[in-house]
Amino acid sequence: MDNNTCASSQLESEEASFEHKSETQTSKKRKMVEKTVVAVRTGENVGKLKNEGLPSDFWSWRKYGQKPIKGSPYPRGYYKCSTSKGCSAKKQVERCRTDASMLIITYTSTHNHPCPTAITTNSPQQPKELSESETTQDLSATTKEEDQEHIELEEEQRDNNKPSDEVTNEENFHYLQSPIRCSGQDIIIEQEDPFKLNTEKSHDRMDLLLEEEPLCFAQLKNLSASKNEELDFFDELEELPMSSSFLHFTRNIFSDERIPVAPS
DNA sequence: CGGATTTGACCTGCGC
DNA sequence: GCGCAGGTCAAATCCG
Repeated sequence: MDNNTCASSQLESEEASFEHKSETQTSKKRKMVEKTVVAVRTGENVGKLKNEGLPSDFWSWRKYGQKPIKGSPYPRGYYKCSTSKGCSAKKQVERCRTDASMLIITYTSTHNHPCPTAITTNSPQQPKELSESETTQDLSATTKEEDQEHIELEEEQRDNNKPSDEVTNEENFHYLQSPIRCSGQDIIIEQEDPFKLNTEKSHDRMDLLLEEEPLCFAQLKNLSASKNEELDFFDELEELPMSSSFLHFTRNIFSDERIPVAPS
């Protein structure tokens, strides 16, 4: 659980976790595996991040595949944790079909090794161990450009239309501090979420997101009008997943946004 | 030269 | 049982 500790203490970055068959059509796909879905809103200048020179994550990921997803104009990238050889942690990164500025990161499996940051606390680039105040400052300074990042769990809760047999209720939502916290059958909640109080609010947000029709091609077109855009997108996929900005948005956004975790 | 990324092929699961 | 779509593998290629 070192990883968890690591993840929870320093990370908090990808807080959102919420197991569930994402995507409307996902239900038909593979069995449910422990998954943690994180929605990240990326600033328009996300590309700048690359120049930040910041680590994209506390973990290092190696891309091992990419596939176009039906119903989505954007492909999904598949990453494996390369921090440790035996680590089976994986993540999938794709752009939200309803909001091109949002990235949906799905974490699968857990890291079986300590968080690298714990070892490299000396690195100025990795503020994870910093105290909150320090972290905040650092982050604000570092991620100022893309401070627009937001967590928007938009996932499938669109079923607000659906009856209560699926999810819908706060009772079924759990907020995780780290996306890496899920375990196969039951989601392990490391800590109770302080945002729980905002649940209703969250629903509001969800509603908003859900209201958006799955296919806002008008927007998508604008965003992906050119191939350059696509290229940018891929770049983002590699960089965005979680930079310190993640921490930043986590802290800032968390106050009103949280990722619900629904037991599968 | 070594490691990471890209990309097509193959495998597997699920719905019909 | 078949077809479709997601997920993974591995060879080729690129980059530092």
